Amino acid sequence: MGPDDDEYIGYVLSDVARLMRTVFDRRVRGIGLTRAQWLVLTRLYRRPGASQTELAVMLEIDRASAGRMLDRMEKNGWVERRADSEDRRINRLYLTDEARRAHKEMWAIAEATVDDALAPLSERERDQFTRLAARVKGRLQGLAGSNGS
Amino acid sequence: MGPDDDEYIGYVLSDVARLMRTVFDRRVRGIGLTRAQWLVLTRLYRRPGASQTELAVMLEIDRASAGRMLDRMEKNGWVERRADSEDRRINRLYLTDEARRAHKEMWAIAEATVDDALAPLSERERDQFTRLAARVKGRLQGLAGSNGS
DNA sequence: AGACTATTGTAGCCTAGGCAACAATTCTCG
DNA sequence: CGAGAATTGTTGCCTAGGCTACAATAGTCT
Repeated sequence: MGPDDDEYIGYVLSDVARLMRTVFDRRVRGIGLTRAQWLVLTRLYRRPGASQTELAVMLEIDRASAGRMLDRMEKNGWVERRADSEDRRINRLYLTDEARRAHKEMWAIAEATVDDALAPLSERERDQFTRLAARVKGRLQGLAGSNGS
Repeated sequence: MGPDDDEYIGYVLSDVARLMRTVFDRRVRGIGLTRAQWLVLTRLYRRPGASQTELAVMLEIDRASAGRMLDRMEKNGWVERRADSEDRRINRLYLTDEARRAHKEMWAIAEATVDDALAPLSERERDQFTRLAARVKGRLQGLAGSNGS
């Protein structure tokens, strides 16, 4: 068993993530938000007034990527950039009312999608799966943190 | 427990996939191939002479995306497009010698990366994890197949 | 104060993927 | 045979992410 095998765990995991994304994206098409943008909402919903850098850290993406995402979302009326009163470098981020409404809708769809995906597992297997995945994630964070050069 | 929770399985799974990708990408930087391009190699290695559409199906990506990927890889000397002798619409794809060499190298790195990621799990847990993930994948393929409109 | 240093957001250039439309070609079936 | 349907690969336009370099601003330390 190696990367040449279709059942290789490395493939399966990335397939699971990709398929989850695909299914979710298809279900929310029509709301006007993409999945990536919805992730922005989930963060700003909990932490209104965050800066762009803070948002990028929360999403674990590049500052530049986050900035461009915000360009799109601002243009489409989901997000507001307000100048910080003390530090002129900083943009404070806030959701529009419409964004807060959409957030709820996407949330429900996300839950339903994950439920559907895990449907073939029993309650107990679901827990197992979640715990195993969390441990793998922890390990990977360690590997990613200590830069792998 | 819902999408608002950081330990939500939906987040964890996409995190695992993303981190695995990040770690792997960092480790192979310098070979001159990206992870996505290496995936192309893995397929053409097993199925030389495939058409672009066949490759796209194997990778489960768009025909257009595959075509552009091949543009880059051809330009960089990893892949050759040869005209099919019977059907003038078709390009048959072949790896260059250099690509076959790089394939081996990336393969080893991929195996090591996955091994590292799964290091915190016991042999038995690894099997469990793999099997559970495969079942979830199967379910998602069902959901993705029957288009979710 | 003034000179470094650090942080913030942006712009440029890159890979990667999706969808829709299109020309070239091939297939099918009347 | 020939007209319409299907397939193949490409192009255009979109989102999304990474890395580097940069100007503006803020912080630090002599």
